[in-house]
Amino acid sequence: MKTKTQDVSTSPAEAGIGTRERVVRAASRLFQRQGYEGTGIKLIAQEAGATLGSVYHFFPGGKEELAVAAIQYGDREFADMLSAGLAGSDDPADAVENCARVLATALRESDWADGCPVTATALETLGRTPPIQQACSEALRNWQEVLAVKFRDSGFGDEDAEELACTVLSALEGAEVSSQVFRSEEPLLTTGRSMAQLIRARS
Amino acid sequence: MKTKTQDVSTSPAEAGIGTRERVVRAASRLFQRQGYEGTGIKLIAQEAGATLGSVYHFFPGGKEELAVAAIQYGDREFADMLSAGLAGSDDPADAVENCARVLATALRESDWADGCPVTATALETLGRTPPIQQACSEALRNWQEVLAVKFRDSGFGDEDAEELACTVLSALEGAEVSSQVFRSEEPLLTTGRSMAQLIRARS
DNA sequence: TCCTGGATAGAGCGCTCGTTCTAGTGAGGC
DNA sequence: GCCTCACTAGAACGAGCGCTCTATCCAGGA
Repeated sequence: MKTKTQDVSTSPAEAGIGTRERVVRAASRLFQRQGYEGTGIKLIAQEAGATLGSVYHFFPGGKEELAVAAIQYGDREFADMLSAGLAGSDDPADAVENCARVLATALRESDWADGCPVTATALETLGRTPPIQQACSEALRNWQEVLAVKFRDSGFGDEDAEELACTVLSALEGAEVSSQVFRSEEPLLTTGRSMAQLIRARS
Repeated sequence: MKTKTQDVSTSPAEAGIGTRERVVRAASRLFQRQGYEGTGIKLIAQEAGATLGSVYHFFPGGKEELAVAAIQYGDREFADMLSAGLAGSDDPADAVENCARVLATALRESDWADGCPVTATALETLGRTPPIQQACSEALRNWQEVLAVKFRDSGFGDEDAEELACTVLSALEGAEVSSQVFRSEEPLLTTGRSMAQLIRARS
């Protein structure tokens, strides 16, 4: 018999965390790495150290409801990563370049597996699963706002800040995909440097 | 009985095209729109006006071999789109901005469905299906080279041209995803303008 | 002590997946 | 006329999918 109310077979870092939270985290990472369609619910349950019954207990809406929760979790996680990277410097150009470095390092350390937590799922479900698409949309909007705040705080006007945030987010997202495909930090680092130059050119 | 050697049920534009080519085109479009895992071979055959037997006749390696061919087809298709956009102007900054406009228009006209033909498949199969990942890698490299040639021809040094090409491709790829998720041309257009400014700042 | 209800557990359902297999068709060489 | 072989056609298979269902467990209230 297994231990009751808690499974020890999960990673040590996640001991003591509630089942629902473990399921969401496992789902987020798996969707990030192998997409929505490519990830089975049984695998998610297994990775979370939970059973199928528990998953459907917490997410009666099934895979779709679980995906929305996973995207929202990835949203917060990635926003924290951006904030941490941006906090590295007061100068917005340096901050963005540092941000790219942070993303590149995290990507390499995960053996190029953990890129943006929503891109894969977003592209697979575009126009076919409205709740998921909306969660992805809110995530992108959220990250863009994190960047825009930094630019406004650095003295940029509202419009400039918004445009820069849109450009920088797109560039970082695209560079992350390139880095994953090429298995190299170079696209992210190069893009980070270019974005820093663009920001200085607008100051 | 169906007509022999050719099926009329396909789109008129594809009448007279060989079965293999029709299958590759259908696969490319479906992978682009709903990803690798989310697309079944039976659906591909149906969309191509072919039968399962024909698909496995031309692609004995199954779904994986078909995906490689589809990625390579998308590679050429997207490279042509980039070239056409870049040909709009001799000035590299204007050319890139025009490129973004072309991509935005095509995206809107497909109701935000037809984005980059490899991103979705690339992210789903990363590190798990080497042949597909390599095809994706070659596609990105190819597109970057299309941009680099334009920049070199415009007077940029080899290193500058390569860095700019890397940045612009990443930015356009990321902006295309944003435009699809937001269902708006704005991310692509804004990113195009920013890239033009970056290129001018480097001239 | 018994009851209640949130949480756990996993067998089993219908279905679709990728793939295999055999049968059949017809244009072109002899 | 007939043989050959590239190609078409689709039934069938095992595996795995998302999901449902019933049974069980156990902490806390009465």
